[in-house]
Amino acid sequence: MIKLTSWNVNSVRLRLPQIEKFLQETNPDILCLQEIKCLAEQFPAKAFAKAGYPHQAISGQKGMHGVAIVSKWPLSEECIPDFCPRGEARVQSVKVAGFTLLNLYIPAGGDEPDVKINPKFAHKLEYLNNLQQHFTARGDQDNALEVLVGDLNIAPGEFDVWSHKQLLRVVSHTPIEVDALNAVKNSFDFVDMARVCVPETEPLFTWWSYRSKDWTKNNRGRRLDHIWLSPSLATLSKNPKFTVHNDCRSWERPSDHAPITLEFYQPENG
DNA sequence: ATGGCCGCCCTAGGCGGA
Repeated sequence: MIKLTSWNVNSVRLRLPQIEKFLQETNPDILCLQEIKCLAEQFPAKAFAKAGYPHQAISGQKGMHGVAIVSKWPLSEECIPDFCPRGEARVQSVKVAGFTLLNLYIPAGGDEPDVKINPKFAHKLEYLNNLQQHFTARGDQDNALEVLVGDLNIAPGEFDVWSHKQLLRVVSHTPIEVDALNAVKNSFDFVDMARVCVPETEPLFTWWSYRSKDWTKNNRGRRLDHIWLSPSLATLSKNPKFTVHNDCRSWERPSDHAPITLEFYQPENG
């Protein structure tokens, strides 16, 4: 089994102490980060190496967005198309431990779920469409050992938000986004591992707004972060285990996202 | 919905997040 974590940390430099604590407690093999909010040269590479994660791939930009993968096992960076029409640092791909790993930070999409008046929403849908085109064009999902993770900024299911009814017109849960995300998922027959491990009707969230004084009080969360396996890898993973580390949301100076971890079949040792 | 927050940036209000 391999242990893989995905976490939107909302600034890797500011959040480093919390990330180090998490790594000590949870000890994943691979950690995928989103919103590192720094250039590659500003990434705290030495701290991660010291924590046991010397193998690193970083796609950064100044002050915003940015993704990184740190690993106990050697990794090699893969070329991946830039799905972002604005050229922002939102995707990276590596080969590690016998599979291909795609780490994504999909655009949030602004406030109004209307492409005619909100360019950010149009950007989000364009990004999703580019992703779907990519997987449709590949068409080799039968044998691919592939993992897709990240902050996808969409809560697809009725029980992936605190109130389906109240969020139907709120960006992250609108039918147009959910359809676009499902099209990406179906284009490669990806398997949503959270819902393999946790029943569809059980509320499951990974993000809680900073604006609420006490996130535990009403538990008004959304499941925006995801770990998907290609069908072959999902079939090989007999007893997968999925965890939302929501205790991290209560730590001092938390990210608004909780880390999520999947333990699953490992094709080969690093 | 998030009302009342957070983190970034050529340090201060504007932008982006979701």
